Amino acid sequence: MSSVSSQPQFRLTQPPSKVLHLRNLPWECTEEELVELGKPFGKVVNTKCNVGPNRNQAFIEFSDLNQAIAMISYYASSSEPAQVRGKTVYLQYSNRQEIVNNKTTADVGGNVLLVTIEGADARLVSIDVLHLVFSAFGFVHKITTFEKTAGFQALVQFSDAETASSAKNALDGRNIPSYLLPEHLGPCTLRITYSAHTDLSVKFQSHRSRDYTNANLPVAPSAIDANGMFSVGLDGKKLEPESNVLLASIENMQYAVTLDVLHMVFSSFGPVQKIAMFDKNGGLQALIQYPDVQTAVVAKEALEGHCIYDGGFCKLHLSYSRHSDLSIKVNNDRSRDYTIPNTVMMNPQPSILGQQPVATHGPPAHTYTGAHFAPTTEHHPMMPQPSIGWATGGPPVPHSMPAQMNNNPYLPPGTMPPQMGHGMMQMPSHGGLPHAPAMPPYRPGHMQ
DNA sequence: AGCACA
Repeated sequence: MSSVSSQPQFRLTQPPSKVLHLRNLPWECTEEELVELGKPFGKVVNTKCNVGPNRNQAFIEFSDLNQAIAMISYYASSSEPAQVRGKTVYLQYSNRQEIVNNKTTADVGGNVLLVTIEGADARLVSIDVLHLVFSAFGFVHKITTFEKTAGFQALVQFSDAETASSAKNALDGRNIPSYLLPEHLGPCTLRITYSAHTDLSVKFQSHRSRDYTNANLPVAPSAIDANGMFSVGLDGKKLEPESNVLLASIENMQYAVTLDVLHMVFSSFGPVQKIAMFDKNGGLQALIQYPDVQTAVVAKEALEGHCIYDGGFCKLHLSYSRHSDLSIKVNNDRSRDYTIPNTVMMNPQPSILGQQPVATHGPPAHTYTGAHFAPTTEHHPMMPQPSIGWATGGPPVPHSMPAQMNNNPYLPPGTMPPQMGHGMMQMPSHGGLPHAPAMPPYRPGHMQ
């Protein structure tokens, strides 16, 4: 390849073009200012600002070549230089004949975001965590994930461009909160652009793609095991069948973990229907029942391996129980059925299951829509939702857990939905945390 | 103060 010498970048006389190149523009010069500058000479049909390494160059395109010539000619002989905000700008014919791509997909947003997850462990970020993160901004319709040379990417579909835009603005360049990730994962940074898609095609619910608008969508054959359960993880490894009931075992239990503590912790992700605590192998275990599998999945994703209290105390290990409906015979300090109205603490309920009232006031066994984590979560009267953050042992606070995803970790304090403004939760009516360390007031989560 | 975007 011989060097190209016939196209010097700068020459004294350039062939006229209806596109003018402007330089030495003030910081963040707007399109409007460019239009104002060119308007006296003709019709400005296109502009492009913030061009060049210093973002202080721009182009304006006239509808007609003569208009561009008029502008150049005027300032060539004018005693007053062209100015924007009092700053002299230099103009000349551009070496191109038209402005291209002034409005690209990077500028005009749609309702679908292209998300690149960066980081050594990016591929280990589950679609459920992504769903959790993006649901903080509105109902997520669909998510697809895929591997490209750019790395691990996802398309996230919202209802509208406004919601997508708010998510992009809040999340672009941020890390996924570490408390949403398995403990051993390194930081995972989100890079977000707009996708040209408007409606993703999701054929199956799988570990790679989800359609949250269609509960009846078949589960991908590859993700179904012999029991018909959803059982394949992101990397294809077998998982235990998902269940609406979680089995929690608590390691390093330096503090008493009460029923109320568990209820508060697990209520952050959706209504807790029942809890049963018992001792096993010298440690404490608990079964926590949600109305649906999806809520349990989200809770497990978020809580697995995390400690209820700072300092490594009361570390939670979660697995899916084989149960789907716990039989709570007695409501006491070890077990409770929260779906029974008018439960009085410590008052044993009749042990005859058939006498338990139908939970017409209890949480509906709704299908998972993601709405639990949308900013406008409905609070069920029977299920007071804690609004404090994760309990910590007091300052210093290395990290906090989400009480619920309404506590949008990406929003600065003061922008929380009004119901999030209270520092402390409304405790369930049946008591506080007699044996637990003091609960600090809610702190909005933070990104590292 | 000196030419974008894919």
